[in-house]
Amino acid sequence: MENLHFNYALEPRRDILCIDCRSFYASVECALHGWDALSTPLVVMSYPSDNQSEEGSGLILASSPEAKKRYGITNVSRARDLPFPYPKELKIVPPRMKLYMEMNQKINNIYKNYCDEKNHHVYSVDESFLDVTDALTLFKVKNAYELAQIIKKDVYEQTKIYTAVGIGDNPLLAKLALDNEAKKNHDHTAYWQYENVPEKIWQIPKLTDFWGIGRKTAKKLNYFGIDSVYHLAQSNYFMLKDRLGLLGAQLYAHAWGIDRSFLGDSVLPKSNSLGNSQVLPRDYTEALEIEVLIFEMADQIGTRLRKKGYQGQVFSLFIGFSMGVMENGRTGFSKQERTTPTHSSLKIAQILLRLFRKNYHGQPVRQVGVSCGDLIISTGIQFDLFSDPKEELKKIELDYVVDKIRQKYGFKSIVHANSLLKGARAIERSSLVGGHAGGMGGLENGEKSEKIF
DNA sequence: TCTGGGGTCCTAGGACCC
DNA sequence: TCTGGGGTCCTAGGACCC
Repeated sequence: MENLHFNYALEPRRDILCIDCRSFYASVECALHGWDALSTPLVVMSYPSDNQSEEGSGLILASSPEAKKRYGITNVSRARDLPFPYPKELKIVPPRMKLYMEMNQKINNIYKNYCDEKNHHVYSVDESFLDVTDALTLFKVKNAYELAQIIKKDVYEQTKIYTAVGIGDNPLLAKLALDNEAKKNHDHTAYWQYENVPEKIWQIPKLTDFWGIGRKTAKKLNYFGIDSVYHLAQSNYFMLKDRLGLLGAQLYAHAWGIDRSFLGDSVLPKSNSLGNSQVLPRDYTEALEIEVLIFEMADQIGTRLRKKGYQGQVFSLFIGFSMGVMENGRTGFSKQERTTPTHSSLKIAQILLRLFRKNYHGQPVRQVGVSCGDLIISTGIQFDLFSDPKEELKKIELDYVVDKIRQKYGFKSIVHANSLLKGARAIERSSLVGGHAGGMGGLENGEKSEKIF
């Protein structure tokens, strides 16, 4: 059977760094306490906001290398996985999400000294890509490896955060080098080029260690007789494409280290949806309670949209039933509705409540999610044919007044009467950032803590 | 998985249009 | 309308990542 072959001479060859802040949240905590990030056993643990959940339900968001070594903790494990009673030397601290986000910004500002905007891409709160191809001569270094050491040192000196760096001919190789080798190397750096594909990529032991392959995809591949990255590379492109579509084609290319994207390309899409979801502290069985929640979450989405200057065009509601509850073989439902662009809290609430009432049939509920997509930059208010422009304007004005008061005096200073009802969660959750404690005491979401850094 | 939360991208099927 | 066909948009669900 015919197969697809790549010619590396024709592929892009850049110097891409993928830099990861080691045990990021834990390291930020260590840095701020003046503890050494490598030798201090520490975990960052998030407790559900209601404080009434069972013991051991705390979620470990991050652990320092020493905590991992001593207690065998993996990231995103549970309090119940820790030895009990908790060891005296183990430092357990609550998350302070705002600090981590500020530190992320500070570190990315350091990166920007080594490449321009176009060649810098923030991948997540603790990972960034840099294309430093053009920086090598500027910094008078022989190769990307040397520059990586300079950047690592720079970041450490300014922030006391240790980093790991994957370097590659393209973003994929850099990311794979980071995940599969750099973190284990003594200098926390790894350099993967096309020539190294057989001894690097093909030696990755498990399919699920490969970027883009999770549990389900690994199982599918197993079904085709593929059980390693090496086998993936030796399989047939057309067969994969035939059976797995685009994903199959992409996996085959990735197994050969092929990635034709440039960092500059990735500026376009950036955030085209935005949502919030929560697992509830107990089952909600009354429709009214759930509606209160949806109302609050609609307001949360509206507030976020207005703050960012966006309007959404598709709003969706997800309802997850309690453990074991099903309807038509499903454990919940998600429904969406398209609308004229809006960021009005009330309008969003009306849409989501309509979706809820149309589709909910009395099941006990444990999870609620709302999100909005097809975001556009807000340029004005678009009125639809059926509503009174005056009324629409009033809604928007009210939103902005509420936003302003909250900005000045905090979320709790003005809440919808609804949020005082049974089932409401907005007040408890108002200080959360990314679902976890923001950690700035009285400060509200979005405010800055200038003094800290 | 013993229900964290916020994202992105892809797919299959249906509606609708010309 | 008794098997047309291609294109686009929409929806719900799935999978993956950090």
